[in-house]
Amino acid sequence: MEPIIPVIELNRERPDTDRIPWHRAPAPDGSMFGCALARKLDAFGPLTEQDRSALTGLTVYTRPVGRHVVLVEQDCAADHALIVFAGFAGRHKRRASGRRQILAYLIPGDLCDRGALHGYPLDHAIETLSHCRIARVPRAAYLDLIENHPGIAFALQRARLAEEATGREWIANIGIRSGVERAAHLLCELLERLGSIGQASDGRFDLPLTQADLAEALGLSSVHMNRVLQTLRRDGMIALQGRHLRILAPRRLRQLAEFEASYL
Amino acid sequence: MEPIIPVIELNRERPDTDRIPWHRAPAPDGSMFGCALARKLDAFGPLTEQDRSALTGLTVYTRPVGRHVVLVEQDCAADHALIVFAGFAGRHKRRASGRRQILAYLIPGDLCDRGALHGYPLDHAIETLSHCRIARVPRAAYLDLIENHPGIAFALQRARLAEEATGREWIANIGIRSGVERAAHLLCELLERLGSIGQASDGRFDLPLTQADLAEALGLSSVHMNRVLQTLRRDGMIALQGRHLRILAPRRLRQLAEFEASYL
DNA sequence: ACAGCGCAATAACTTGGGTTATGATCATTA
DNA sequence: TAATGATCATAACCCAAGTTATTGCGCTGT
Repeated sequence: MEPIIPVIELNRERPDTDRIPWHRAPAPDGSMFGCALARKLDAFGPLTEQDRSALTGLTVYTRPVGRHVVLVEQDCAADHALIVFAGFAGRHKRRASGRRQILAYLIPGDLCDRGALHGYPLDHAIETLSHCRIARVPRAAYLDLIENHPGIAFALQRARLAEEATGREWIANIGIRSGVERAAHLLCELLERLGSIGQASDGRFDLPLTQADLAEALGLSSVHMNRVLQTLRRDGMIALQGRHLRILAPRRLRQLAEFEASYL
Repeated sequence: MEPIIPVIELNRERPDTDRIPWHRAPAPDGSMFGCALARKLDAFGPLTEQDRSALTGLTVYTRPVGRHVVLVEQDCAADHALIVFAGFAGRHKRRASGRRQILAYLIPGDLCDRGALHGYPLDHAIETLSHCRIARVPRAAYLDLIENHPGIAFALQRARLAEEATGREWIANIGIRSGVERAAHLLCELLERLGSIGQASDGRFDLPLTQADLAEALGLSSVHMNRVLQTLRRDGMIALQGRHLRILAPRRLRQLAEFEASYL
């Protein structure tokens, strides 16, 4: 049994972060983010120069957030949405026992709570997995954007379909793959996604997640996650030290995972 | 290892069904379907009388389809979408080994390939799991419908969010629940979904699936699926004979699965 | 009436992965 | 500098679930 993290404990951090004001641009690492969201959407449907500047304007308000901070609680609705600006966050569900399942990793450029923009409460919680910078998007600004920028609206549509496809891929991953295969598939996916926002190159990227964070996404125990990573290392597929991952044999890794990038 | 079902074998049935013409309404069991789709959408957002008749008009063309027939192949795009009219179908992905994972059950009123309506190819295959009646919806008719019937457009939005939430629930189900718990959760979900289209009452519904079909949705082997069902029977939670399921202790079943219906 | 088939049931055996526990390393903070 | 807490690594043990195989029932087609 993994240690039980009481929800109360986690929520206690919220007031702290709520006291921190939203920064106006330019944020310290703003250039990188403009890049992340714009690059992501651009890959789905080419954006115009106006589209790009509109995206930059969309994310004026950002805020630094520590690790393991609840961004959105389950069943909570809001008049704004959040976009990951920098760092890793994740959707998750928790059982009464305290055990949790990560449903999706949110990386820079990812929209946290689409439902909020349509006025629906969320069926899961969203929490930062590393130190993050989060952008706040008022519903009005979002609606205005998709109204006046068909190119962005189109790209957002595709992004949503890709998100849905990723969810299906995760079901298959947990359902019919072994531990090593699951891990291999996840790493292939992350390489692809991080690559598309310019945060991976040459098979290398920063992975600010603990083995427990990976285990919770793959439906494994953290002990077995460790075993699985040892196997991938031993077989010369990856090199993972500290928070930096190098994929040494991308072809073999994809083969092992039967990874098909087309869903992204 | 489950027996490998070559894809070729399955596809051989397609030409057969393609020779069968699309029937014009009224289809033999049409009243039931109008009921299924309309009831489903009505639960998400109240429909007007005009909305209802528009829905009936939408599904003029239907076709009976046998069991284990591929409705949509992976990577295939089309100018029309399919809606399940009667029976059970399912989305699935298959590995090279032949093992497959069912990603979602499609019951009457469910849209098979939303992507097709937006012009995107599918990342998985769709196959009937029982004898079905399928409705064909041309893209133009669909677009026209959501254009002129805001109530339906709204309900379809919500239906899509519910589908996404169901996908997330399945990830959690496979990831952090034991075999019995997974089965319990799935049965609770089916009771809820079938109930909302008037095909379950008093904890009873027809379940035209084999134990292997259930196993493939839950990431279990068919042998273990059998064990799990025996356990649920022995504990007096369910009675499953032939293709008819009775949930004898709904409260205990929900408790066991930690089932929360709010995501639907 | 019989053969053939799909499906459920169940036994026997194996294994992947969970659980618990213990050190080692490293960063933080007192 | 020492104490504390995370994280990674590994060993030992165990069980839930996979695998393989056999039986029996109830269809369906001939």
